[in-house]
Amino acid sequence: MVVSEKTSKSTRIQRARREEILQAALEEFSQHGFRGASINKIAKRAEMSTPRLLYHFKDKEALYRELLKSTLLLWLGPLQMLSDTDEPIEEICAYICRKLEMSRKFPRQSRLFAGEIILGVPLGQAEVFEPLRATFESKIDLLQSWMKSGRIAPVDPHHLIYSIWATTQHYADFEAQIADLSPQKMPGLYTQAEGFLLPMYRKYLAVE
Amino acid sequence: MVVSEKTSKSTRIQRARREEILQAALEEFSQHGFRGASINKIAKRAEMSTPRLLYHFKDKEALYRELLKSTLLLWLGPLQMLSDTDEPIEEICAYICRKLEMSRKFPRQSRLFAGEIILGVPLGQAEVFEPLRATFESKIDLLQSWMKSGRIAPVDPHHLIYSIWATTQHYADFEAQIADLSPQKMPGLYTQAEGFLLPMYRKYLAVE
DNA sequence: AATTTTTTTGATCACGTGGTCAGTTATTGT
DNA sequence: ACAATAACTGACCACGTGATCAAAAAAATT
Repeated sequence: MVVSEKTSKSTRIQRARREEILQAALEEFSQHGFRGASINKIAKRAEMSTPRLLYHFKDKEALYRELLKSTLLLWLGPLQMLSDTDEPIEEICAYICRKLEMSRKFPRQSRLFAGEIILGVPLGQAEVFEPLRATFESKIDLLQSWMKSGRIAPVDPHHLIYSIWATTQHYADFEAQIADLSPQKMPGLYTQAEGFLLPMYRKYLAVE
Repeated sequence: MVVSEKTSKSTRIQRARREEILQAALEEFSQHGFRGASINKIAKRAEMSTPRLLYHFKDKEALYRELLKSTLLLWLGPLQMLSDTDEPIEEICAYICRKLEMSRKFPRQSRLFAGEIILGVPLGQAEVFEPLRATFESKIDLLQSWMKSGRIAPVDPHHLIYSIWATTQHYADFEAQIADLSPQKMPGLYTQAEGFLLPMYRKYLAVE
């Protein structure tokens, strides 16, 4: 089984340049989407010529794919940390906090991810998203076990996760709208969001 | 005050062609975003030549702008219907249902709107969104009056609306992801979503 | 029926796009 | 020091983009 072909062969120069490129690519792709972004502008942002960029990534899609892969891993982190405990409600609240933290710290990654799902670039039926599916299903099981043992209220676990994703990512993805409508400036907003969301889920999931 | 310049002059041919074009444009823009969409493909989809399309809309941005304008109106409808009543919780639940219905019936419009906010096409500091702001603020006031009179629990009204937007739109905007992760097929999903969301908000907003 | 106005066409434009390639320079291992 | 390989450059290409325009066709008005 070939795991990653020739990772060992990657030079430090390769690693350095690829990092610079990915940085610039994140900026462009998250602002304009896959089709709207141009490798020329990405190259310019990374302070190099287009052929030089294409020396390190064989084409636009390969670049996007890799960026998306690492973004998915980042995105998935908080969910993977969700594990069995004797205080499941607090565990879920901690997950919500991690997701909010994610939106606050990495809004561009969040938007890249959102853009990909909304616009749906055809990536050969995206095996990129496979890890998500596996993790998701295992956490669904975990939630169901908590419900069966009566430690959290019995609600649909799928929609529970969807709603957490929706409410937390919303602050990064729709930042433009929220910034326009909120009296509060952006940083303090996340504290407010926490103050709103945690009690909501606590009440909903409380056993009694 | 010039309301709409020369609406009276619009021929039935103009109205018909513009409608065909807007239909095709919705498809393309919602799938590829503003920059990713091409007027050539929109024209092809509407079964006409590009110059013919450009005869009815002076340029790409004008077409997008108009599409976005009508979409915003559609999007805003459910919120505008929210009005004072002696059963505020049920009024809010009805609003949630309307938003879910919106996602189910007009997913492309929802995605167009989401894409616009996430990617943020520079539309001359978008006066397009002005009506949203006004409606939003008046509904915030309404919610606050309900809270002050103790008819719903005192929670942050801004975040309450954000969370409703987030959870309801999520089903349209992230349809690809949800369809991939859900055992249930799409139509039934909205019934489930309602079954999950309404109790959550009912519990959270209950006065006692 | 004649004329004016609206609508449509086909040819064409400059430009930015993603991408290639032969050749040059820098880096590396021996 | 030298050969081999990695890293980069500049010129270039075919193509799709948004958009224009003169002229033709169709419709509406008289």
